[in-house]
Amino acid sequence: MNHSNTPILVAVAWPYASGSRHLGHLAGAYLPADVFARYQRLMGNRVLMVSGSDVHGTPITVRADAEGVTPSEIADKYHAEFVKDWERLDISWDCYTSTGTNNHKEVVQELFMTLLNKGHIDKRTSEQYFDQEVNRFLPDRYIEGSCPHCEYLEARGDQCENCGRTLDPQELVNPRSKISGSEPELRSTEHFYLRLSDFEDSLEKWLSTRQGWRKHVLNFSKGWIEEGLQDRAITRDLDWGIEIPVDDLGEGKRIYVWFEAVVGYLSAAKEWAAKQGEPESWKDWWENDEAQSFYFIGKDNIPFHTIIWPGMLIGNGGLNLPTDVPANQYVTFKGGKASASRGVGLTIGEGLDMFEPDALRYALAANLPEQSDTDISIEEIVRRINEELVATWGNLVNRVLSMVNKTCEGQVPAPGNKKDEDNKVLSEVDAMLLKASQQLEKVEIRAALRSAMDGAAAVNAYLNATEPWRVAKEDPDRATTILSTALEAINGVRVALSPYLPFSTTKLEEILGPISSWERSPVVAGTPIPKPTPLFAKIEVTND
RNA sequence: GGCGACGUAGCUCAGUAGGUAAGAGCGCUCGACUCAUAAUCGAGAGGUCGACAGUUCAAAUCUGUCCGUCGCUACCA
Repeated sequence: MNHSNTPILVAVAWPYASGSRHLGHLAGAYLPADVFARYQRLMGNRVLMVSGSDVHGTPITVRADAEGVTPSEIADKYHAEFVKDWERLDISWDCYTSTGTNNHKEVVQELFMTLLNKGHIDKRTSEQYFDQEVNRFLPDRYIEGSCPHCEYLEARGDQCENCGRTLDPQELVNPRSKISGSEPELRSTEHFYLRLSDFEDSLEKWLSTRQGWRKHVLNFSKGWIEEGLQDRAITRDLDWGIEIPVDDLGEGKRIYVWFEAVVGYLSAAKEWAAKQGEPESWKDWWENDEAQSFYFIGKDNIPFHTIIWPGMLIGNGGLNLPTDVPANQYVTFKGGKASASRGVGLTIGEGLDMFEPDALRYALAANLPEQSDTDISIEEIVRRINEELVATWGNLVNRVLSMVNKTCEGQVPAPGNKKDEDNKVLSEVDAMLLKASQQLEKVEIRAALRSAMDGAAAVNAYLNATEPWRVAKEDPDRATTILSTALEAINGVRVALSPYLPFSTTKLEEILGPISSWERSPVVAGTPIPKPTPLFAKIEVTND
């Protein structure tokens, strides 16, 4: 740590534009990534935070068919919704794009050609079910039929939900298309395959040298490799997706999402560089040995980021592999997995309609599923906001600014001579900043927030011990010193909270001055302190 | 079925390499204070660490079995 000016790539999972994203997605990837990126910027590092909407794939085409619109209309609709969500939350992207750009297509095709020319991609023929009514080959999970093992009538082509067994679609008895209901026929089709098995040894070696990765991420990835890596079809019989850059296979085939979406991290970096007018600058994050990359994803995405994408990078050569993949577990909503489509939990938009963005960010950051699944509810969010954010931090700022406004003629007082107790609280705040920094370096976002709040509690305790409101009556100079010290302490605490609370941070910066680095900056005597308004509103709980 | 993670106070969660009497926040009880958004500060109560068995001088932590939850299982991404 403390490497100032290090290029740090903050790569965030690409939200799938087939529906609204919910608070679980926000807590799983976007919020921790944003906190981490903001922290790294304050440490003086060169952060490039990228992501974009994933606009291809079968679920989008199926939804488009169902609604009688085109796939791009669905993708555009949700892409616009995501962009609005990010603005409302102030997620600090350097580049938020989509997989529908020309640039992305070119980068994907270039990578495809490199892997093809190096022999890591080859052609194979397989038998796939084809739905004649909708004129489309069917992904395994869009085929239903009776399970050959338990005779469950609605088994999917990839797995029977009743007995849990993994299936091949050909095993299903009386197969039918989930899209049209008709009986599909087997047709032979030729596709490109990524030879993942080529990378088994190098991936195993690479994973065995990873330090400080989360236990579930590392074990899960090693497990995949121990089972043996299977080559994987890159292309699909689709007309919605990125064109294959060679015509060997004929019409009607596209590169499929799992292969191209992860390439987005690279294409977004190139898009950003081009927009900066320095088209080669993306290399600082991808080819520089000093550069670090952190991939913020949910646990369902682990193999794509610890096996498949690194495999593709190794095959391509010359590009940096992930430094860390701090995948989060899931947020459950009152015990159930959050899912907007099933009506469990809140979408990001609904959460923002209900809570101020900083308050929502606080409540989720305090409950991030970093070690295990985490349970949340509206009551829990309200509790976090009212009993922690408002009571400990919001109230601290308010009480200090109020006292300074009243007893120091509305401006920051001169420091005066400090006593031991004054120096003690300041060193507590400095120690907190160091501790939070160490935690954030390890991507312990939630623990670092706890540290920051402990800092706020220490300042509250200092005020209760020194009682400036009483001292002001007998010894105004001493009261002034106490309040000046409290302001300095707050100046430290707000630094540690700033990655989590961008909106109230800006509000405080207007009074106390800007935050420009990860340290407690001095307060400037004479700065006007107006009568404060609360940083956060308490949520009124209505009992109906 | 296989693989992985998880099961710790009323609630939400920490417990890094087995070892001082098991931790935090919130809630609860008592007390202090009254500058502040009935906010703050201090003290306290509260847990046989999912069950059972084993290894060890010592187990929340290691091993095995079982129960429960979640995820993955390669064509959802």
